[in-house]
Amino acid sequence: MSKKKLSINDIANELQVAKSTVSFILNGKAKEKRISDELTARVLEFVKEKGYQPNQLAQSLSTGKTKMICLMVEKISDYFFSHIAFHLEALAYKNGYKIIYCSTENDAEKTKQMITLLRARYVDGYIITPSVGIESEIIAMMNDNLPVVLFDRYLPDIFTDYVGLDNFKGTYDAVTFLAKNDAKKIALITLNSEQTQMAERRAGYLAALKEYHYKPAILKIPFESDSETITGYCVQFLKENPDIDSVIFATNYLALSGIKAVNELGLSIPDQMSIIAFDDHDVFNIYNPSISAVSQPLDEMAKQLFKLLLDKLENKVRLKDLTKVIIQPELILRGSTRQGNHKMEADRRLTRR
Amino acid sequence: MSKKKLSINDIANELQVAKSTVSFILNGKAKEKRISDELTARVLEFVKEKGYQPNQLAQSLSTGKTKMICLMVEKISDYFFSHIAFHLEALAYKNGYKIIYCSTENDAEKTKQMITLLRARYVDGYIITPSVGIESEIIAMMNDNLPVVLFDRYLPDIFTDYVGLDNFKGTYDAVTFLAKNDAKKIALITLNSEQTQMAERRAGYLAALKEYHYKPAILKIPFESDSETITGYCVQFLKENPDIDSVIFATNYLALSGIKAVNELGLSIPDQMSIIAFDDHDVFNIYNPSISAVSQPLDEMAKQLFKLLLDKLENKVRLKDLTKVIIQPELILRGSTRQGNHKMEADRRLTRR
DNA sequence: CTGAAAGCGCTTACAG
DNA sequence: CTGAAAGCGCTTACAG
Repeated sequence: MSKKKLSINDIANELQVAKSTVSFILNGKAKEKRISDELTARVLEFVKEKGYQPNQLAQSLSTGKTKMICLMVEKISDYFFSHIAFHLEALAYKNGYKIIYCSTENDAEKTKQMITLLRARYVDGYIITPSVGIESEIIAMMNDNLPVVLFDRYLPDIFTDYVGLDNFKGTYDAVTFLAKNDAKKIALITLNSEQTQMAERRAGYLAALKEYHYKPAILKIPFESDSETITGYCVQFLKENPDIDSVIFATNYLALSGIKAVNELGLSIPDQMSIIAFDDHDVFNIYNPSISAVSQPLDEMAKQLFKLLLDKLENKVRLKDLTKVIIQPELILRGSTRQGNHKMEADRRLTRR
Repeated sequence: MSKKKLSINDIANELQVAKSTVSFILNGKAKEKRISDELTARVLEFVKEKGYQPNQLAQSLSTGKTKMICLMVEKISDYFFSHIAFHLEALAYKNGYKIIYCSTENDAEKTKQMITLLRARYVDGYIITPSVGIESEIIAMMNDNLPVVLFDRYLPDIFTDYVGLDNFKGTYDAVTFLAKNDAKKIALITLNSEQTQMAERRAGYLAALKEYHYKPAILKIPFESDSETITGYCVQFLKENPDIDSVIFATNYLALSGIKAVNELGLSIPDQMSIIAFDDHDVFNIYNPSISAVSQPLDEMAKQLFKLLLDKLENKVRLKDLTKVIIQPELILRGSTRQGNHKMEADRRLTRR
């Protein structure tokens, strides 16, 4: 029934040539090895006719390269990560790579185990949103000459390749925009997390407030709260601080739950409360009113991420040369923010590069 | 710097035993091969101490099993698929499998190419949301004794393993609920797609309408329309059919864009317009009012999907024995539907099994 | 109980 | 230009 797959040996036998010759031809080394054009053509035609596909396992075992990449994110089902996954996939396939994904769920132990498993598979390179506590594993990988690129957040104690957003600028611009448009009391609702991207967002918020001599109002919501709990915290916080007229949410899911709180309190957006969310989301466009957001350019991010990794994989860049790529956020203004005397345009973009 | 990885040969040499012995011990065949407990312990301890991990590539080449699964979906960034991916991942890792994902984008040619690439990697099994036109590739895989499970939609012309929702029942129940709660004119807004899941949703809608002697009102929106276009179509459709008092949207993204249309027309939900979306979404809970939905139990679906595949991979079920698993939808009632004289409870669930 | 050997399907010096 | 051979790191009959 299932006929045995063709191997390079079979081809060599059928064509009465050495299998090394076949191998050279298949790998485009015919010229280099000065194999006759006639023979090259004959082999290639035969291969094409039979639909022969070299066994990648054997190839990998002998070359040490698997042409596989591991994408290790916090959670593959998150909007941000699943979109990064989609963009990365296109780039990977175009370059002959496949992607294995896994979700760390911010669990250092789980992450370590996964790294061990993936290393046993000789994956060629890693793209990782690191959780705190895996520093030594990352160092070990780098010592073993494995290309590793961190993204979204980094590990402050070690120096690595990295691609991430200019988070500071994101909140800084958001605050500045709000303040210029008559906001008097701007709050930040964020997560109780010490990850670098969150720290940067907080720092940008504080720095911009300082310039306007505004006082900060920060709510830190416990990690992994569910939507209802978040809404509850927000309601309480906004009640206790009735002078707040603008809120920046540090993630898109916080914003979604937070808006519910604003609605429950009967505050109208944007008249009584301006809203800016960090990290854009499809639904923000559809919401009523639509939600302004600090957007992470997902495709650009994926592109830089893959380029950094590919340069290492193809030895275009030395493994020891480490690069940090900082992507500029985009403030996308929609209906949830007041805009002084400017006439509002749908989806007006302020880009600062 | 990077010390060479330990191989089974090194272990055999260091311990002065044959490598076959080491291999048997590592694979738990010590008893079976009647290897002394003392030696077994000595080898296991050494291995543990050195942190030896067998090279999976070599293992795969020799056993023919890679312990890798391919997850081929329409688009990995879609809410439904990225959540299925997350649930599948947990199951896969628990059973020693890794997952390679790819997005077909409903392009039969692209899908075929991907299948060829994955087959060259000797992936053990496939979970696929098929696009029309890949029938012969699926048949070829089955003929070559590769486990393949289709999901979400199937290919009517071929018989395969399959896991999917009872889509018919989903819309049937939705219509029935609406009709029982005073809806007089129930519309279906769906995609212009002949995929089986869409056809079933339409059929369930039509069948239930018939029982109430209601006339259908169906809007088919071109595939791949963007959010604004969808909203435009909906506005026009609702204007032309002012007697519509309830809408069932055939996907969650149609619902999100469609609700915008309802808002633009100034119709209040649920008083003037009841809404039920097919396929639940996080934001439905947060929307104001919250959106009722026909929910696909994502974890259950992933569980069945993986079980079906694993049974084949572990030869618990013969490859030729094909199974269809139909998952029951859940009608989750929220704020977007009127509920006659019943008192409304938050997130009240009607489950029918 | 244990070891020598063939085999999985490739790649790549090496020798002619 | 081409071929015989070793090697990648495992598994698994086979023989003792």
